[in-house]
Amino acid sequence: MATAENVTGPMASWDPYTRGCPSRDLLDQIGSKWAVLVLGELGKHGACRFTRLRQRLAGVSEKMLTQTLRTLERDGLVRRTVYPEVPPHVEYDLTPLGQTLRGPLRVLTQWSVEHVGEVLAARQEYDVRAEGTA
Amino acid sequence: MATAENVTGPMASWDPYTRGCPSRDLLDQIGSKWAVLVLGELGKHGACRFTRLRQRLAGVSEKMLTQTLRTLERDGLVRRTVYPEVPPHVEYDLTPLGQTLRGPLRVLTQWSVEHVGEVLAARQEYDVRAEGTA
DNA sequence: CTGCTCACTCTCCATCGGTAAGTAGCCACT
DNA sequence: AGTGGCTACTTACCGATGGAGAGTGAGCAG
Repeated sequence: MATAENVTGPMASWDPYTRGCPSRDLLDQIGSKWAVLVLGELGKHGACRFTRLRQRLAGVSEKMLTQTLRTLERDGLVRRTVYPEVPPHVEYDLTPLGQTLRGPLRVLTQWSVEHVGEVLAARQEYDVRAEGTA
Repeated sequence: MATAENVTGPMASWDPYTRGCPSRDLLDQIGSKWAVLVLGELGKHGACRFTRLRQRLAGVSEKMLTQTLRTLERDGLVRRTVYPEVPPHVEYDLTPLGQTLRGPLRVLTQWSVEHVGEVLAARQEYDVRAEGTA
C-alpha cells in the first residue's frame, strides 16, 4: 500500500482544498477535458494507436493528444509501447492504476450525458432572466 | 424526465466523444479545477458566503471564484441568494441538480487522494528514466 | 528521387488564468 | 466633514496555456 510517507515525507494525508497539494494538481489533471476522454476511450476499447485515438476523440489536435498522452504516461496511468517498425507504430493502453480510474470517470461522464438536458434548460432560463435585467 | 428533445431538437443521445457536443463542454466544466472544489465544499458544508468560500478553497483568486460561481449558477447547479443588506450579503448553495453531482465528484476526489502517492512515485520513475535518455 | 505513412514536433496566434487595484453603498469613528 | 472599513464584485494587465496547421525523420514502393 502506497502512503504519503513513501514518496515525499511526513505529510499524513492529502487534501485538494489545500494550496499546492499534489492531490489538487492530480485532480485537475484527471478531470481535464482530453484526459477524461483518452482514459475513457482506452478503458472501453483497449489498446489503441495514436492516429486511431485521434479519430475517436473527434476534434483533438495532434499537439494536445501527444501532450495528454505524455502526462498520463508520466503519471503511470497509460502505458506507451513502441514497435520499432517503419512506418512508426506506437500503442497506448491503460496500466492497472489507470484501470482503477475507469469507474470514477465513467460515472462522471454518464452524469454529464444524463443531465446535459437539464443544464441546457437552466442556461436558457438564466439567459432569458439576464436579458430582462440588462 | 428531461430528454434531449426538450431543449435542442431531435438529437437522440449525447456523446462527449463527438466534436461540439454540449455534453463534452459540460464534462469539461464540471471537471474543471475550481468547479470540483466549489461543488465539493458546498456539498460538504452547505450554504456559504463568498468570502468564506474563498478562504476554504485556499489559493483561488476572487476573479476565478466569481467566474466559477456564475457558470455553476447558470448551469443550474448552484443557487445564489442575495440578502439586500449593507455590507452586501450573498450566499451560495447546491440546487437539487447540483446535489446529484456530489457522489460522482466525491468519488473522483477520493481517487486522487488515495492514489496520489502512486502517481508521484510513477512520475519520479519516469523522470529518472527520461534523464538517462537525455 | 519522389511520394507515402505514422507519430510526432514546432511555430504562431487567440484565449485563459492569476495578480492586483478599483468600485459601490452604507456605517462608525474622529 | 472626512476617513476608513466591510463585502462582493469588476477591470486592466500580463504571462501561461490551448488550438490550427505546417514541418520532420526514417525507410520502403514505384
